[in-house]
Amino acid sequence: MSIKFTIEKKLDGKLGRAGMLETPHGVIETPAFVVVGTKATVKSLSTEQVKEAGTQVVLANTYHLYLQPGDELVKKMGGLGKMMNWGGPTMTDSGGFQVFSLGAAYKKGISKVIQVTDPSLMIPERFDDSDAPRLAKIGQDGVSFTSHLDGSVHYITPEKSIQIQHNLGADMIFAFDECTSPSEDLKYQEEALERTHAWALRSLSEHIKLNESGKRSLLEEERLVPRSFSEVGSDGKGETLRSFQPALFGIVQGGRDERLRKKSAKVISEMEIDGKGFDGFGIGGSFAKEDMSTAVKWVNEILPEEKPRHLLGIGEPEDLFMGIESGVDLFDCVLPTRNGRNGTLFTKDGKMHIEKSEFRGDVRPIENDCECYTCKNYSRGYIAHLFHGKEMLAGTLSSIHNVHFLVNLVKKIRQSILDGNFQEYKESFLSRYKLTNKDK
RNA sequence: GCGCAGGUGGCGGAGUGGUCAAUCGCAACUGACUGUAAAUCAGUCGCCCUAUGGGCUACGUAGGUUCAAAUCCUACCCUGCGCA
Repeated sequence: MSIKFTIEKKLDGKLGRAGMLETPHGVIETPAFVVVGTKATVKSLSTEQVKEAGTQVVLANTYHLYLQPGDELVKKMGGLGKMMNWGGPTMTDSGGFQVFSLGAAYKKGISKVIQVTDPSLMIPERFDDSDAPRLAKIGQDGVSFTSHLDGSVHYITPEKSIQIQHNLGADMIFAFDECTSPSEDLKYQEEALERTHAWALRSLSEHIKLNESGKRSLLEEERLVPRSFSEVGSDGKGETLRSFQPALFGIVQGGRDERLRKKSAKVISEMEIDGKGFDGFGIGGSFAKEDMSTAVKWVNEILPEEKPRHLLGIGEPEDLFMGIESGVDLFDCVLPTRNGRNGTLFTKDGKMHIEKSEFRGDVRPIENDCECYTCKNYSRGYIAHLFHGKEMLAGTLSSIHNVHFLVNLVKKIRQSILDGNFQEYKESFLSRYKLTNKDK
C-alpha cells in the first residue's frame, strides 16, 4: 500500500483519534488541516509561505488542472508536487465537487453547508430547474462540463478522473463522486447515491488497473531532480519513489439522511475488487450545519477504524472540533485563503473584519500572541490599509495568518488528544471564540 | 474687461418643467464566504419619525414665472478655457 496509517491515541468513549499518516512524501500527523491549492497554487501564497505557515499537506483539483495547464503537461513537469515546488504530501480532489459547484449550485449562491432554516430546504418536492444554466450536466456514465475558461465541452467519467489524477501524481486521490446540493429531496439524494456508488466502483477499478500497469515514467523524472524538502530524501528516496503509487480514497455521500449515510458508509467501506479496497475515505456532500455532527458520527461508526477519514471541504473552527471528536483525520477547506483574500481574519476571539474602520491606524498585530509571519511583522492598520488600497499583499498577509491559524488549531487539538485534555481545550477555545464572536 | 462653457449628494458625473431625495461609477459603511468560475458577492449610503408609510431640508446665492422648478427667467457670486 502506498500510505500507512497508525493510530497513536484515541479519545475515551469517542471516535476521535490522533495518528500518523505515512505517505511517499512524508508523514502527516493527524488530525491535520489540508490546505487547498486548487490550481496547484495556494492562492496568493508562495509554496514557501505555505510551508512556513505549518502546512503538512496540500490538495489540488483534478478538473481545474485538467483544463489548465492539462494533466499531461503537469506530468511532464514532474507532477503536481514537483511542479509547484512542494516536496511534502499532496492530494487531489476528483472533480466531484465541481459536479455540484458548476451544476446545481451554479449561479445560485448555494453553499455546501446550510442552516436547517434555509428556505431552500423548505421546498417539499424537487422543483424542476433543468432549464437553469449550468456548466455541469450529470449523466449516468459521467458528467459533461462546459469549461468556464473557454466554453469547450469535456466529458468526465470516473475512469477519466482517475486517469487525470494518476497523471497529476498526488499521493492521495479521490474517487469521482457527485456532491449533491443540500436542497435536493430524498428521492434525488438516493438516485445520486446509487450513481456515486457505481462511480466509486469504476474509480477503484481504473485505479487498480493503472497501479498495476503503472509504468510511472513520472517517477523516473522525479528521481533525477531532488525535492526541495529534506525530509523526503531522508529514508531511501529512490526506493520510496520507485514504489510510489497513489492511494485512493472512496467518498461517502447520502446528504442529510441517516439511512442513506449509513448505507453509503457500509457500501464504500466494503467495496473491493479482487481483495483490494479503498485506502481511505472521504466524507462528502451537503450538510445542514446543525446536523453535520450526527452525519459524521453515523458514517465514522461504520468506516473501518484503521483507515484515514477525510471530511471534505469543512473548516470552521467549531466544525474542526466536532469532526475530530467524531473520528475525522483530515480536513480541507478554502476558508482560510478565501476569507483571507476577502478581509476576514480568524482569531481566538472570533472572526475579524480587518477593513472595518476601527482597525485603521491600529498598530497592533492581528493577534499579539500569534507566531505567524504576518503577526510577527505587520500591523492591523497596515493590513487594513492594504485592503483599502486593493493591494495584492493584503490577501497574501491575511492568507498566511488564516492558514497558520487553522493548521495550528488542528495541531493544538491533536496535541490535546495526546495530552488527554481534548474536552477542556475544546471548551475553553470555543467559549472564547464564540462568545466574543457573538458580541461583535 | 470681453467671449464661451459650467456650478447637482464625500468625489466624479447623469438628469434639463411633474413618475426626483435625484440613474450610474468611485469612496465609505455593514455583512456573507466551508472538497475555489471568488483579490469575490450582497446590502446600506440627506435628516427625522409611532417606518413595506409619513414629514422636513436639498441640486452655487437671492429673487421671479408656474398648480408644479435641479430643470424656465433675472441679478449676483464662483470655476475653467479662449481673447485682450
